[in-house]
Amino acid sequence: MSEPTESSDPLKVSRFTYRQLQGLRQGSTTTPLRVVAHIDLDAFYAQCEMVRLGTPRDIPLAVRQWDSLIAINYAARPFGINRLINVAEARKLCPDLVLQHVATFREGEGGRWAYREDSFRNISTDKVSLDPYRAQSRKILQTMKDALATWGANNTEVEAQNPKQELSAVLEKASIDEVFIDLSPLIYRALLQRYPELRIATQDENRDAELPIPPTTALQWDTDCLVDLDQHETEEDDPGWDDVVMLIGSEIVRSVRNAVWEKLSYTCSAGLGRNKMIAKLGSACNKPNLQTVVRNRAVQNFLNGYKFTQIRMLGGKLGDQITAAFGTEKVSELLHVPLEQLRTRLADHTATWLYGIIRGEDRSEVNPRTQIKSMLSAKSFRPSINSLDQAEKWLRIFAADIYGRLVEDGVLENRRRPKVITMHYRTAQSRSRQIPIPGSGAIDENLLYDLANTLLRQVVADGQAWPCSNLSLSVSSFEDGVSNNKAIEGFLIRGDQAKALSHSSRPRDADNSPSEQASTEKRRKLDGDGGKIKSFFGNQSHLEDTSADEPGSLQEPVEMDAELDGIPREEHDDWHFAKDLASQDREEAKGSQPSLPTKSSARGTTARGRGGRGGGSRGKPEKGQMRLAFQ
DNA sequence: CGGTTTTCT
DNA sequence: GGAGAAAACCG
Repeated sequence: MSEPTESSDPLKVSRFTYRQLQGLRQGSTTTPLRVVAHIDLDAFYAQCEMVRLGTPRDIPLAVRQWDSLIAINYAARPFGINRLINVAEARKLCPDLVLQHVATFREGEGGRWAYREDSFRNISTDKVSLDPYRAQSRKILQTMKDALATWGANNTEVEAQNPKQELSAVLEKASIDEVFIDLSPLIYRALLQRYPELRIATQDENRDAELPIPPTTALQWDTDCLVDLDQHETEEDDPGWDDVVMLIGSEIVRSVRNAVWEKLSYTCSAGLGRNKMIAKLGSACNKPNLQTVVRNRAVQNFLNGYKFTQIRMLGGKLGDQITAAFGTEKVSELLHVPLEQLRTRLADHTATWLYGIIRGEDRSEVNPRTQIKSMLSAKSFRPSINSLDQAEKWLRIFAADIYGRLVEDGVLENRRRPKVITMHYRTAQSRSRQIPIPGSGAIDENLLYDLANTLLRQVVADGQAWPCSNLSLSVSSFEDGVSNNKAIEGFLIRGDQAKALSHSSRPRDADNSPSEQASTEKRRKLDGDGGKIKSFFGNQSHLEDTSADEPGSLQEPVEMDAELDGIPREEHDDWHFAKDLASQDREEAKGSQPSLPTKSSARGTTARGRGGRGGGSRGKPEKGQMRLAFQ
């Protein structure tokens, strides 16, 4: 491989092996051919409002929360508008700025949020609702999933050869407007399709043999932004397979972004690289509406341009500590510090992690997680509130808010339910209290309110209660449920068969508002709203319907004596059983190690005593939540 | 279980 | 800088 021969020389081999190629199938976190993408919606809340209002892209717009700005679109940025300034200053800088206040809940109106003309004058009675953005986020996520599922679907030849492989991309929702995607399996499939020479010799004996070299001398990077190569690397060198996989990844990401634009009118930016850290940094490089590719040969050059404090996890205390210890914030300078020296000033795994991370190494996996792990509803009081009475009013709103979100999440259908409810309470100092949510019976607004009230009493009883400057309620420790017998069967069937089933027994998505099922709303034309406003106001309410089980919401019934009010006992047990099986299923697949900079990562799995009966779910060493067969 | 840190809009 | 939110970590 050291000869200066022509690229098509059949004697020349790649520096990559079949083993590394195979790594793509299972989502190995160490193969140099891995490709991870990070996709980030541009100024997300601002775009949501632009879409909702039909505001053209070149009109400056900002999203307002009381007197502050929480999102600024790209048209407004040249005016010098940023998050730090207030509304008056923003108007001064840009008189034509469209200022849209976030939707709010209002005291006495239960769980119904609305966009109101006067919300910014009602900070004392209103509470911010981010529901509209969550709803958009769900739609975008679904669109991305669909795009990934259909990418290259016209050719199933390779799948036929590998009936056991799923070969689909893993998508992790990282926040309301960001996803990570491990494109490796999809790219593996494409590679075998496009380069039949890679198919041969996959017998186990040959795993460490080198691959043939790619049959190309130049790659067409389309509209991608390429990060410059490292010193001593040159564009004249023929591309390696690690370049080819990036190109394919880039093609996939472009099609995903295009789907989001065509179907929903949102632009996003993306980064592609060999791991999550690189991808994440990359996506922020060229905004808005562009994608950045960091090839392996460009990684060090790329990182050298950064302060390490901009790398995930190094933005806070840890970053400061490192800066202080080594007298620099620059990646390029920290690079000269040998590992042993890092060890003298930092905890052991922190040092190891840091050493790798500034060299572009990150083996954290993309978790197949698209669902939220906790829900919180909060309010800061200025001025502070001073009575139990006032606090209870907010609890009503919090309970309604969270209940509405639980409904979206599928509590009614028993798909998921939280096990714990927590209250945070701030006076001079802050306190919190949590209690279990009873595992039997339906969760409704009143139950949440009653539990919250119990917590409030506790918290008020055990310290200086007033004045209170901040109050919040959250639910967490979600447990997966199953909505019907079909789904449980789905659990019991393993491997290949489960896959076949998984597509057919898809239980309605609560992702979309019931109103817009076959949303064939394409062709947004910069102005004029093509029914977007309607679709935006999808759900809401679940307000004073504490009595009814709104039968209408269960269209496409889940064939089983619908139990809207709790799971019958025996069934509940079945459900735990199915859960454990699913757990086992997942374990066999992976040998994962997140490798994060922790002080002492003695991963809990603390088999909590928990005297009660409900907590029976025996040791489940799951980190990212498990995926239901139908999800 | 309760507090803290980090990240994001 | 503040408000609201979510996740992960720590002891």
